[in-house]
Amino acid sequence: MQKKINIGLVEDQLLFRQGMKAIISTWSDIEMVFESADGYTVIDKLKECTIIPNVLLVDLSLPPLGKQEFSGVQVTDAVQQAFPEIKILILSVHTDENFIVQLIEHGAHGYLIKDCDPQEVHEAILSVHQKGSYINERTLKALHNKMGKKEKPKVFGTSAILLTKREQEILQLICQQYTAEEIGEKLFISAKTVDGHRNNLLQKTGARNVAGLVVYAFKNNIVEI
Amino acid sequence: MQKKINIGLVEDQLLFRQGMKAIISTWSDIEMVFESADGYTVIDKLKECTIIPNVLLVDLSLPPLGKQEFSGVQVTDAVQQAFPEIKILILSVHTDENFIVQLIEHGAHGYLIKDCDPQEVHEAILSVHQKGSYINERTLKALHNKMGKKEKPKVFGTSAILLTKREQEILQLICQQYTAEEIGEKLFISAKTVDGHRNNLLQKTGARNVAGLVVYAFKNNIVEI
DNA sequence: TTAAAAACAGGTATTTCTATCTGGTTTTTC
DNA sequence: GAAAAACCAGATAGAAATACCTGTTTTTAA
Repeated sequence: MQKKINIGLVEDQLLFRQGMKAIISTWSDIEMVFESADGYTVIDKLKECTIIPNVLLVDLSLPPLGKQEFSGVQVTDAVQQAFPEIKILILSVHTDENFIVQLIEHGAHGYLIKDCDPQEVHEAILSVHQKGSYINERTLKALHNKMGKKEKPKVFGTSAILLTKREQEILQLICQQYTAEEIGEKLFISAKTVDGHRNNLLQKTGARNVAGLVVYAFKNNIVEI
Repeated sequence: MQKKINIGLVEDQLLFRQGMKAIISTWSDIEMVFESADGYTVIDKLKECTIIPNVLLVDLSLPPLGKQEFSGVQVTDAVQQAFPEIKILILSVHTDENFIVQLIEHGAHGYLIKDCDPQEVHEAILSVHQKGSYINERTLKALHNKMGKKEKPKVFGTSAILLTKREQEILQLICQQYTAEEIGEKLFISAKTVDGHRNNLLQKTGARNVAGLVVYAFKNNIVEI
């Protein structure tokens, strides 16, 4: 008899999580050994885990505004860095090509749209575990479309962009149109410090200016639309 | 023995739908007799249905951009009109109070946030069916808060028409992190002219700075994510 | 065909942002 | 307990954005 594939589920919606558990429980070759409701504590939880999952299903839902949570992108980054042996399978409602490509570039091993057949999830898990990746027709098309176009793999693909909580906080306030001085007042720090954080943000994200920062925030779900 | 409660599920995400089915199948007093992947055909399907569900679980997910699909609100309206005897229980990821109030005002009988316990769904179905409504603490609070207040703020999406083509063009370039000078070079106009357009944009959108302009552009789909 | 709106262009002044330094303190991590 | 990372804060300087003006030309629409 073959060994079961151990999987984990990172999903903030309890209902969906429970539903997925119910579906997964019907698959005899897969066992769920880990679950997390938010991305922020995933790494910590994984470290305490006795059975490290082979595959991690990560939901890409938007985190509630104001809370300093990791987005799906950042979870991918963080898990990849801490547990490079874990394969990451993204579950998302986004059909947007930019989104898909971005995730794949960030090291995700597969991308599934939530509006898919449970059987496809099963296949994807097997494929990711055995072959190391799962690229379906839709994802492949997205990759092809985007690969031919632009050049910039630069900061995205290589270095893990992990914004600190403070940086995310300041980025959110920047998106709310506050100036450095105002942000300083809000956070009880010097405007100069805010300047410093913003410069780090520009550095980390590769943005040229605040416009770029806001775009980054949207694309990485650090702020809600 | 008591009669089972017949319920229907309107949910575009197949995975979630399957998961919910799995959860519902464990409840002996509830039977799923109807399901639909989109709101557009719900009414037609219901008319062909031999067993009309007592309760309809309606997902409030955002329809894909560009497609003119029914939203949860519109499904609520339509079902209420065609089948006034059906109780409607909304399932949503939105915790925003405006959203909740809007749905209740449109005739929904209950509102559940997706991040809730399956047991709560069970209770809600029973409550909606027996008592005609299910208002939990959170929903009630939202109702109270909003009842005393004013009308909702502005609705996005329509105001984009106020921008001229040139302004939209410049807004897009701003989102692409170009400076006024660079935009001027691209469009073969003076940087000063770009300044003027940008000032008009700030004026029209009510933004304070480029960050606000980018946020506006995203919210009004002037740029893609 | 006018009148209005949009697009164009410039001046001046101020504020904010961006780049590059420096160095200190606190917190996290091993 | 030491090292690393994050956080804090300042100086300086230049680039860019913002605010408030002034116009002219072109396009659009009544």
